[in-house]
Amino acid sequence: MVKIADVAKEANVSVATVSRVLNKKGSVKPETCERVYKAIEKLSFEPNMSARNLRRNETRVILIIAPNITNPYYAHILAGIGDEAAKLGYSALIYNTAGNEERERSSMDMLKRKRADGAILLACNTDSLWVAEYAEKYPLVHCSEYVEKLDVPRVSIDNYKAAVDVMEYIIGLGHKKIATISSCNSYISTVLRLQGYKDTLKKHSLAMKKRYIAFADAEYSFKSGKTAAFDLLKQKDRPTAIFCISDTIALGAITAAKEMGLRVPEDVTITGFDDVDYTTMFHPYITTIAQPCYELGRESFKLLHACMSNKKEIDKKVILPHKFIIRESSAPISTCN
Amino acid sequence: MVKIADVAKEANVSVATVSRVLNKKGSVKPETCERVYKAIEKLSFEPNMSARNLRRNETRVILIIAPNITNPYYAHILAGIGDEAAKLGYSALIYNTAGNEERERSSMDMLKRKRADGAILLACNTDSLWVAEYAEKYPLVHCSEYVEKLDVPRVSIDNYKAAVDVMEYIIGLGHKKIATISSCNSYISTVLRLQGYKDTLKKHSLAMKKRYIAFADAEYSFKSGKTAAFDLLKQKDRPTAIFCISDTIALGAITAAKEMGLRVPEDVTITGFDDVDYTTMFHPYITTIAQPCYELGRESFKLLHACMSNKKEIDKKVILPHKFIIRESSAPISTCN
DNA sequence: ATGAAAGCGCTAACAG
DNA sequence: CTGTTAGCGCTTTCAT
Repeated sequence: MVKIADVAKEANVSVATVSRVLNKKGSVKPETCERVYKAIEKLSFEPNMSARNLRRNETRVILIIAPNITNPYYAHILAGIGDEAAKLGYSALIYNTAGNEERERSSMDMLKRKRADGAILLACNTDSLWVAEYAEKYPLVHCSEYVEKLDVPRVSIDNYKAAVDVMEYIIGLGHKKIATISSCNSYISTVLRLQGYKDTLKKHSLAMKKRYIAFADAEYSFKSGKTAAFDLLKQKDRPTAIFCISDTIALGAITAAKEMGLRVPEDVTITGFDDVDYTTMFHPYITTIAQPCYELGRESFKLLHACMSNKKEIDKKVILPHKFIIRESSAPISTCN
Repeated sequence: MVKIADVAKEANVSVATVSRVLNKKGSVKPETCERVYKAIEKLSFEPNMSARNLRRNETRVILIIAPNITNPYYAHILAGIGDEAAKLGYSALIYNTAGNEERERSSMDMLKRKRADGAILLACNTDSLWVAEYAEKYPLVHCSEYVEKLDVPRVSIDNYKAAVDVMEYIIGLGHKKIATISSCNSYISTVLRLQGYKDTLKKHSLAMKKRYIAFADAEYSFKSGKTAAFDLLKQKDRPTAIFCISDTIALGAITAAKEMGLRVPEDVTITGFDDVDYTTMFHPYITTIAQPCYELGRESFKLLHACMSNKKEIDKKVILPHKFIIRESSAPISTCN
């Protein structure tokens, strides 16, 4: 292994000088600088990060705590984080925790061991209060989901507003019997979207019926969406519109409707949420809320970087704009209904 | 920051002893050991990885070089690598390179800087000979795609055999006019699958027609699959079956067929490859080759770990079994065709 | 079974 | 502008 001392010898300077040119800190005479570069080149020297990290007490590595990188929603966020991080010379250590607190904590412990400088948490439940004990010691940011009670920096969309947008649209279409398929997880987004559903109903003096509220599983699986939709639609007084809190659920709902002989959107309007890859792979293309996943990731890293650099005057609650996209799975209520 | 010296003082022993109990190496009297544990607990000591890495000259971190983690195929492999790595106490640094050689190389340079102990390359082109210069110095393994000319350890399925399996099946269904949609990338899997297509045709004395071979874009995009299928199917003497080298392409092809008023599989048989998430989200469910992505990832890590541990007596060319799944998008040729 | 001490490769304070 | 040197926190050899 070639080290700084070797380069120094080759260039006939001291290690301090080599370090200076390496880090472009302090002043070095151009010719000396040149000699050092030549030596580095000649010996193909590469600085040892472990040594540098130990000395500087920083790693230029961040942690990403994700429940499931296989989910395209998270995958896009990861891509955003990764690209932005790379720009500033950071690398990302990704941990797949399946939402398991044990694994989340042990991943976060890499912070204590100085394996990383900060962390981005992708999907904390609303009740993950344990995050606080890390937040007070290390730079942390929540992306997309967060713990409401904690004052941890975060970036997300306005889930409540987005849900209201969809509901106002559906109601504007003339629908009165509007159901929702929520999820049995306890993410803040789930809570907020359900609240948006309820509040908008109320605002328009539409009764909220328990039997119009169904729940898919925690992972928004296609299958559970299908099952939930089936339960909703088999009711005598079936809903004419279903507000689903994810695209996969909406996809499952559309499939259920079709299998029951119902046309989408003629017989039932179905909307999704997130706008992941497959919303336009099949007809009907799904009416949905598009989340700026990639941007969410980028902003998260920027925010984390600000925290790691101890910038004080920054906004710790970043809300990115969502986009409501009307496509084919929604339509005005038909007169036959 | 609490360090080993603090623990040593607290436990009334030397740093060497603390290190011994920390690493369970060398012998320490049970009672001393106990005292040390108590001290560690009391001070909530956590070893500094940078220091350890520097001293041990290893990081327990591996690099994953992926073109696009947003692609579910890669995402599943990543999950497999990550889980297996975690089991052995390794973390994964993931780099998204978009297939850009420059970025691939600069990511790999983390090996030189001792930021990681080895790397898994997910999608090298057949002509990425530059990999050789890293392979001779660092533990490396190719996963799923590889550079044929290089003797780098690798794990993948038998793409040639898989393609032959599909083709034999299609031919067995009575089809004579069989097209393929390949890709314009230069992955070994693409080459092998096309070869399997051609060879099987020949074996059955079926003419290989240039106009029956179409190409989707390098990323197997849905859109390019659709376009390619359209070109294939608009021919007067249109094919009655299309062997697509990816599921997204097959999805695009099915959409194209439908838009042209062709039924799948009644009018045209379409097969996919990989069996990613959305093969069974819509009808017709896609007949495809299932790749054991997650296992591919796990095996890759195991192989890499063997390399990093300098195990000599290991198989450096791991082939995992694929599975041929017959679903709804394929059927015997109809008599009308 | 335990301790003293050397040193991994780098940075940065200090001196010149 | 450049060099000397003291560590960063840990592991490990060599004594005892």
